[in-house]
Amino acid sequence: MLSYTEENYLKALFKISFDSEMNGVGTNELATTLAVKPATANDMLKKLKEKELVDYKKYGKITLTITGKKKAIDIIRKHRLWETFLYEKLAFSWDEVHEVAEQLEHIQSEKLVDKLDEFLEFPEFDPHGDPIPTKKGEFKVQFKKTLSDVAVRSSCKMVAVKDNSSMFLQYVAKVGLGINNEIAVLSKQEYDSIMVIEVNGVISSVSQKFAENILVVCNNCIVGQSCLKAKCEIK
Amino acid sequence: MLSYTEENYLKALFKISFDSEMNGVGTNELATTLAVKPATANDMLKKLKEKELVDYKKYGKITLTITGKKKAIDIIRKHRLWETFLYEKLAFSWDEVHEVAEQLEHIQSEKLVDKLDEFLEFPEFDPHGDPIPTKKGEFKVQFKKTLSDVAVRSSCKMVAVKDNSSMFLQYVAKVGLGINNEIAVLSKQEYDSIMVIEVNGVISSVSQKFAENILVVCNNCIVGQSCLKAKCEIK
DNA sequence: TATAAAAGTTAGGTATATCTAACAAATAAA
DNA sequence: TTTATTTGTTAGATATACCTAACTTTTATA
Repeated sequence: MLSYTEENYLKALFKISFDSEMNGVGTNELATTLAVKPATANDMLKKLKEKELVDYKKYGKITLTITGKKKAIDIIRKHRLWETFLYEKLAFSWDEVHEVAEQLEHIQSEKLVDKLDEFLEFPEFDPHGDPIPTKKGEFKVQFKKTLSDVAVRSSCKMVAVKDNSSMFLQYVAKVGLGINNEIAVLSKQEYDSIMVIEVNGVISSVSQKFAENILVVCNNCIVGQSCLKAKCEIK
Repeated sequence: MLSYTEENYLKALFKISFDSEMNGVGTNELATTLAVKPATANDMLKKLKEKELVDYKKYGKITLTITGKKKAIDIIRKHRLWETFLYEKLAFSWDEVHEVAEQLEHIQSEKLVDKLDEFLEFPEFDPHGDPIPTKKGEFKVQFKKTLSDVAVRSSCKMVAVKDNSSMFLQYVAKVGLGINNEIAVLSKQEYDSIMVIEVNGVISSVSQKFAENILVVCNNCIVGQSCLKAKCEIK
């Protein structure tokens, strides 16, 4: 049985090693992520090594073992399922779900997770557009990019905004754009990068600045147990 | 902010002082309830006294302060709402809900509790027939008794069983009885205490042994903030 | 009422997860 | 390539929540 704290370390390690381009994770980076001092993270690493959840030697880089990865994915699964529950069933707003899910993800009950998954009809993505691992630990990977990076004559789905100012959010609403909306990029002006997009049948022109603040996903690729077996191929 | 452990102490104190007939709660009793040693409970009591959540002097009886009672009721509210959620929405069985709710009750988010309450359509009783306090801390009190104690020509509602053996449970099902069913006691044989009861229009005869293993509730009385102000009148 | 039993307290110790301060190793820069 | 900076480690300290063992107070009983 893992403690609340140990779970958070595993989750943090998984996320950092997923994000940071494969250079391996260091003590300082881990400590910063968890808002603790490097000395604290170092202590915990020894413990996690003892439990065979991380591979790590003095002054070396930290990687999760297969067991460690499985545990981490399980926590992330719970986190994202709870976020979905809060958003879909309890009408929490998109930016409120994370904080509460941080607590709920530590509830220990396999049955609870599976029943929740079923209750939500096996969602594939959480309200932030992040993939929800299945019971087996498989999940789709979507690379978030900004709308400005989307190729002309391709489409994508909005999953988040970078700018949270009400001025921007009102503008977004005015264009008829919302979370999970499909966006088709019809054309792009080379001179000033103004884009013509279509959302729900409505065609609008948006500036580069606007497009840089809309986060979208385009392609899916399934990542399975392969991700657990060794280094994840998708990196 | 209270710790997980402090919350459990407050909850335990509230429950014991509610159950034990007003003689006041002692260190040993509290320790037993929480499965810790008296010395541990004693340490915690000092801390809770410091935080003005309990009234207590050396070798004296322990009572909750108004603040302490409010906190305790709030935790019980959360516990019972989660039990209801697990039972009603996630199809947990009646005897599985408690363990998971023990964890869920410590999630800190006022919004979550209120939204959950709303989602469940403001239930008054949990799956065990125990009353769910409202946001204000008010709740109905129902005294559980066994079916064998119910007066002839009165009715009651089944809330639990004492015997969990499958033999008994199958018998209960055969009589057409289930949680929350209304039971009308039509008559009772003085000689062997056999009861004639009606459930959902079906009339059956049940033995004393059977009736002693069915828990029911009969009367409601509303307990409000009065319970917080001083000693609870209903005792 | 004296004494035995039960109930409650204190002192000192452990494990977890955190910290600061001092030090060591690895890496980057001059 | 030497030095400075960053990164990582160790040692010793703190707070929480628990323990055991010894002691004290209260209560029940002979």
